[in-house]
Amino acid sequence: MRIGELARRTGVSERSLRYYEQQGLLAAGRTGGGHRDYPERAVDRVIRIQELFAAGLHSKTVARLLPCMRDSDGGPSAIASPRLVADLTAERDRIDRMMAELANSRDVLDQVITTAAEATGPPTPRQ
Amino acid sequence: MRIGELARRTGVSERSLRYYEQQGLLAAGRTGGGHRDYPERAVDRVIRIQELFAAGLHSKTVARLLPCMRDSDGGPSAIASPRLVADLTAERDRIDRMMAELANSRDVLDQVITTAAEATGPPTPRQ
DNA sequence: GTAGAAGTTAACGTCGGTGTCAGATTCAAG
DNA sequence: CTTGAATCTGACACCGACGTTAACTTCTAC
Repeated sequence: MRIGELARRTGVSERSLRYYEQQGLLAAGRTGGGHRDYPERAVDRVIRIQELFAAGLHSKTVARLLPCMRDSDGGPSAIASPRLVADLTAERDRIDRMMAELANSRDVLDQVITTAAEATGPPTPRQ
Repeated sequence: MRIGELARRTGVSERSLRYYEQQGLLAAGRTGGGHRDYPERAVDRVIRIQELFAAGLHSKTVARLLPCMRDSDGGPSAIASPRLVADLTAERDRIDRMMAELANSRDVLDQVITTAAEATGPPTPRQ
């Protein structure tokens, strides 16, 4: 499939897809005229890349990580080096801390929302 | 207290503290010579600001939210407007989605780490 | 009063994934 | 062929919290 269709199916811009290729995250074949030609599996891969970016990983880390992820069809395809394992462990811990902070902030927001609802909303406290 | 001590006690740079003031997030008195003078409660406030930033909120949203948060000593001090409640609700939902993505990515990392550990680590699979 | 630590304002730099525009080329359909 | 949609490369812009430097002023302790 070509870049336009991949963009539509993943919800990722064409600009980003080209960037992913430039960063070595996403391989693409080429037609005679030089247009990119993606295999079906590119869809899953792009989605994974987005998830990892959303988790705050840098493109270089993602590039090292991707070959070690179990493909939708088959096995792990590559084993993480000790160096990579160390880096990924640090990332995982960072993500854990971030999740805790997020839970905290979400509770803060909920409390403000609830307080406002009690003051303005349904219960209509009369006094 | 002055800016240096506040920075030390919160782990936030002086640069950031001045930025917070500029964005209307953190009020400070002034000495005769123009140096900032913070009250004790500034410590808690700075920590909250950091948490909200970590959750991906923008300074303008934090500025609107802060007065509606229950202070460490007393009551809510301000009630969120309907507009603000709507915005905060959107933020809360975004945070929820982000947490789900983070959990997903963390599991991916864990799986790669575990796979590498099984291949290289303690169990030492002999063959 | 004086040296050195600490504080002030102002301005510019950073990072990195992505938006966007320009100009040229390729593809698909009539 | 020709035309219009799609794609290509390359370059510049952006966001936004914060780092960093520069040139000056104020505080503090002796």
